[in-house]
Amino acid sequence: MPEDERLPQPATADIDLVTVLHALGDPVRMTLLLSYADGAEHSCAPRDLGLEHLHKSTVSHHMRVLREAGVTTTRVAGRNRFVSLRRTDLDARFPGLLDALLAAAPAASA
Amino acid sequence: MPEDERLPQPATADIDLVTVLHALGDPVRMTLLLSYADGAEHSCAPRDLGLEHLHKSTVSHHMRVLREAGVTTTRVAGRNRFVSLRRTDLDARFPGLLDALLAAAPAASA
DNA sequence: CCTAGTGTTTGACGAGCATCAAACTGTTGC
DNA sequence: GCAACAGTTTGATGCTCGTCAAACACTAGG
Repeated sequence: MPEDERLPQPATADIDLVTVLHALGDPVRMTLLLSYADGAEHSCAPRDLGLEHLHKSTVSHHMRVLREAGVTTTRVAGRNRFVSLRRTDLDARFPGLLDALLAAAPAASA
Repeated sequence: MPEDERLPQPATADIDLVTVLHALGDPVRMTLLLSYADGAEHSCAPRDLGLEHLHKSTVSHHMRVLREAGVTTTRVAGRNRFVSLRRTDLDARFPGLLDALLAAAPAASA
């Protein structure tokens, strides 16, 4: 058991701003971003993400969009996948953007 | 000649983050944002915006999306419309977001 | 007036997207 | 092995979006 695999994701230098904004320009994926903002790893279960109303395949689709945009990373461990924010990579590529988004998002829904 | 009219736009408090990100999650509208980043007013002519390849009705559509999202404001003066960034409003609603976006966008296309 | 200029609106079309359901892959544990 | 589990993939459906073209509205200048 060397180390867990990761699902394919763009290199930090290849993260595209418009693609990231497009990925976050959806209420479900913004909800996911806020869930991931704690820096921890999260499973893909809709009930763990406040998305009980969505089918698991729909959630899987949204997580794929976030991962392919470079927003999240997915670690494969057995039959579970653990998703987390690529905070370091995003901060390096777009300094201040993630902080501004995370500060703005709760205010927007309040 | 009292004062020029403005096209309808959301109040500052009604600007929605996801709507803004959705508006900016398109390459054409990101180009427009960068044009507007100088703080000046711009006409709607595609050739003034580096969008010669697009039909004027398409540009008009994109500018409507930006205005309805709360990103820009449009002043009507005679047969011209002058579009500019709502920088003060955006900074008040989402502090740091616009600065981060404008800093990130050129780096992304470089 | 009449014409030219600036920009919007409408209609149409193709592409993409969000969603669900069902089938499928791989894993854990009995 | 086998059944339960976690998540993905595929197919289908309806909706949204980006684009163009043509028609329209309004203004400015002769």
